Amino acid sequence: MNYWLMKSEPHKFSIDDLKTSEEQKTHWDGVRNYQARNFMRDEMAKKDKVLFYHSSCDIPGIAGVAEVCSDEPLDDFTALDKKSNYFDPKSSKEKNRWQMVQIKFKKKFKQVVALQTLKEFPELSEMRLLQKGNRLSIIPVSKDEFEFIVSLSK
DNA sequence: GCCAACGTTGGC
DNA sequence: GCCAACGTTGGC
Repeated sequence: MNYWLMKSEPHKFSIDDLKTSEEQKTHWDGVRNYQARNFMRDEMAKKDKVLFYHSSCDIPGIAGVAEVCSDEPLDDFTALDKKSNYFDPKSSKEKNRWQMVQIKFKKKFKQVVALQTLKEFPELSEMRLLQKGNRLSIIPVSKDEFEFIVSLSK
């Protein structure tokens, strides 16, 4: 079992949007970074836990928990859609460069655990999220970090 | 809106 | 394979 953090801009797709989605599930489409894609394609597995992170908003931080619910990596169909912002001319139906997973809502924190709060705890000082220059939209998290952050939300 | 820290592209 | 130019991310 692995643990992850996935970033989303809440004005585009928030934890509430996930909660109210059909079956409380969503495809994580639109990732166009190879490292992030490799995590989804090669390392994420069903039942992995996900911290749902809100970025580029008033209070950036962790808004809740989700879980990987797809059995296999899925081709990202938005790469083939000419009308999509995520269209990739180098991808085709036969050979799509981009894969994604599906995630399912687990819970919404009563209060967002703010980025600012995360920075206060020495327990989390090694978190990749908090390292300088980090821009990845999908980031591995350790079990200890995951559980510590969930405990902060209570 | 600024800007640091990347990642990507493409000419050479 | 190098690297300059450009685009993007995301906190502030």
